[in-house]
Amino acid sequence: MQHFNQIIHAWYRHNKRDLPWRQTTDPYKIWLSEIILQQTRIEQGTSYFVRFAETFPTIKHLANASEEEVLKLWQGLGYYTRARNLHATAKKISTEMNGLFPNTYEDIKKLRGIGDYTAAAIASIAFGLPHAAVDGNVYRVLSRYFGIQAPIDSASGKKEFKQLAQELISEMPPHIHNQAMMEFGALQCVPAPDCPACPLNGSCYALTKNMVAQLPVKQNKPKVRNRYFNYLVLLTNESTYLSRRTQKDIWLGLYEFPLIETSSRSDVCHIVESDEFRNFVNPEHVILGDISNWETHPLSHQRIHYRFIKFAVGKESGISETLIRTNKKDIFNFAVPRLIETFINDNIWE
DNA sequence: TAACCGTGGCT
DNA sequence: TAGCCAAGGTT
Repeated sequence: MQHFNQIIHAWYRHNKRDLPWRQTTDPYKIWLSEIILQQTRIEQGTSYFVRFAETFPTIKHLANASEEEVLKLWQGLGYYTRARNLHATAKKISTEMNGLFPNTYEDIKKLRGIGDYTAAAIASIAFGLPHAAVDGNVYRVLSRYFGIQAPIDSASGKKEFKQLAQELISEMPPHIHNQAMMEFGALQCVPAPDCPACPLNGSCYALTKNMVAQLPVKQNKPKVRNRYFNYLVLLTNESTYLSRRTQKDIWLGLYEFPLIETSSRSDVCHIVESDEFRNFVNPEHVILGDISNWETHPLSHQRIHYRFIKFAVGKESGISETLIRTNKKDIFNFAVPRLIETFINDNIWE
């Protein structure tokens, strides 16, 4: 174990990346970076971190923002609950905790959006506390090097990895150790690794047993469900209409065009004749326009089949009060899912 | 516990 | 190409 730590530590000194959040120990910035990076690659999250840190330099700035503003800045990053929890927690710290970020593992973990990993990461990086941060990278490194075959998505497996990780941390400063482990997993011990180039290839269990591709073990394979979204693009000369997603579902809090969900790739006639359609507009006062092809937008647990159906509408079209009218320029101020953003960008709005 | 929550890059 | 999976958390 000492050999393992020495190699990892030395490797980290030579290979660590220069990342924006490594230039500070401000708990707020560390917290912000950890939330952004949950289930997110460094390359994808870095520019978001920079924009958030510039726009909201302190917890108070973030707390004073509107949720709309926070979601707009988060647009495109996915898992939007992270943004809503980040904002809600900033408000809580600002109003109920004297603006001070909690400084113990237990208190940090109580915050919304912060689980075992994130609490350990913040506790170690911002406060130097000896808590092992076990993320996807660490599971991969530990399972391979030490030959741990317990499933990483089971409660007992998580416990076993956490315990091993915690034993390892005692030999190095916690903030260095945790980041070294993660960086090693992110750059060297990747899913399809270059083992001949690995400094641990002389003592790695998985390599000697030819099990690199089998570790770590996962037991649950997510099931994907198909959904069919018909987006109604209601157009006047200068404006269109949006609705906000308020149900407990994907993209909660984001905006989109009025949506009619069907159980299959149904016919447009079926859409126009539906009660849902009648609730949005008066069918007798709209003119059917372009219909896009069906496209698919894969999510982690759903495959969204979607298309856009344009309608020319007028003042007598009976547009539902629940829809939000926006001129075509201001539509860019709304936080929207990726597939809506792509549609808007690809259709030139004058 | 198992299902759910986005997006993008890699193979 | 289709599947994997990434600085996970909540219900």
